[in-house]
Amino acid sequence: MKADETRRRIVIAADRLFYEQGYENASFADFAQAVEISRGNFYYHFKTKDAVLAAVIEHRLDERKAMLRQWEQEDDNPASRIKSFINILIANQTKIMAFGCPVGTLCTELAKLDHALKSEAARLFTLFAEWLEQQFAELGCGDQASDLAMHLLMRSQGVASLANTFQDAKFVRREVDAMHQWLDQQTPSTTTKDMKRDQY
Amino acid sequence: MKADETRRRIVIAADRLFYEQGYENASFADFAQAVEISRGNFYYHFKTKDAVLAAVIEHRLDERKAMLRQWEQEDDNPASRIKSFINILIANQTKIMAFGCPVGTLCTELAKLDHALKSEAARLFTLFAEWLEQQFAELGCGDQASDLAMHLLMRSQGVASLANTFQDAKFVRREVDAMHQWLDQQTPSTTTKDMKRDQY
DNA sequence: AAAAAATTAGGACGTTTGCCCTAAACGAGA
DNA sequence: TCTCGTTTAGGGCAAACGTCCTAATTTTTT
Repeated sequence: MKADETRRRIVIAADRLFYEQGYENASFADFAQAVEISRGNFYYHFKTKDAVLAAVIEHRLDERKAMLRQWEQEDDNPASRIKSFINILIANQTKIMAFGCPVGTLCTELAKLDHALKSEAARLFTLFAEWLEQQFAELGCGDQASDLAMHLLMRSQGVASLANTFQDAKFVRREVDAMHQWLDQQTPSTTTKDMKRDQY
Repeated sequence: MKADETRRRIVIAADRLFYEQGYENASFADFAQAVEISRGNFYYHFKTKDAVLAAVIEHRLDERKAMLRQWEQEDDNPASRIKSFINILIANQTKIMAFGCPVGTLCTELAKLDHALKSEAARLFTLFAEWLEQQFAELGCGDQASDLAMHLLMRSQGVASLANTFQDAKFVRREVDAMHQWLDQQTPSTTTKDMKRDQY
């Protein structure tokens, strides 16, 4: 088999295993077994575990960027685009209830390990934050766009965390609905001076 | 030294190490070194790592219960009590930015490991959820009390998670303020039928 | 078909892990 | 002072970890 293809399969398998088992708890042996290659062969493609992690983060970044681009093409309304983001919580509900948010859990674990690549992983968050900020800006939220983006990111993280702990689908549904409602209130047309206090 | 005292010191050290390094990454050797006892002596007090974890969870539960009880004594106004909860994010800001939420990160890690004690750890969340629910009930939120409690818990988790990743004190400040504002809107007197849509 | 390059298999390295044992040191009561 | 239960020290276990090497095999090039 071509090296590129094997490498690609390793990255995909490692991506899944890092997500399901965590970085620390996923081992070379796990990767090799998942791709059905020998450990020695594995070493041919990746010299160190950190190199695997770097490749996985890169892969996740590419996937997310592609997803954001697709949302931009599917919908030219920034509010609808943001709703696509919110709905990830529903689309990936099963996995999130089982393993949490792939981005958040990775960043948290790397922070505890004080891992060299923790800032690389944080780029996954930054990617969403900046994209959301742009959508809010296009929505006309002006200098609040950045804060609103972080607020939404915060809520999706919180929901993912509690969904994971409590395995409560109704809770997820409720909070997703609330996020949609909240978003509807952020359109400048309805954000009168009096209602500003209700922005969160 | 008395066994009780040594055991207590082990639990406190393990509590800190589990928090700062994560469950998987904290080893017997780390505990023993932190308490300055030999590994053999350590084994005298705790046979398995799981036993240490169980003791740490129990210890954390006791601490949190004591904290909640103190808030109840300090303040007989349920809204003020809830504000005490929100302000943990400020009080523990430094640690949270470095290591995340002690409860949330533990639950997330144990979920990924599919650890036998993950439901025990979840009791830490349940403790806060039920306490918050009671405060909201006393506030007169009726059948919404439970949802509001989960919503607040969700937000504190989300803030802790992003605070950990982005190390942004201003973000924390902003979201804590928003949570206080949100809380003020949950008093039934201001929750007219028209404003119900703004509840989150 | 032969030679060269790319890919694979399998084992072995030194370390660290959680766990366990034995024997020595300690401390309180007889 | 002697005894006996409690606490400690230190070593050692098998397994798993990340890493590395060499030799065999497959694929590509000539």
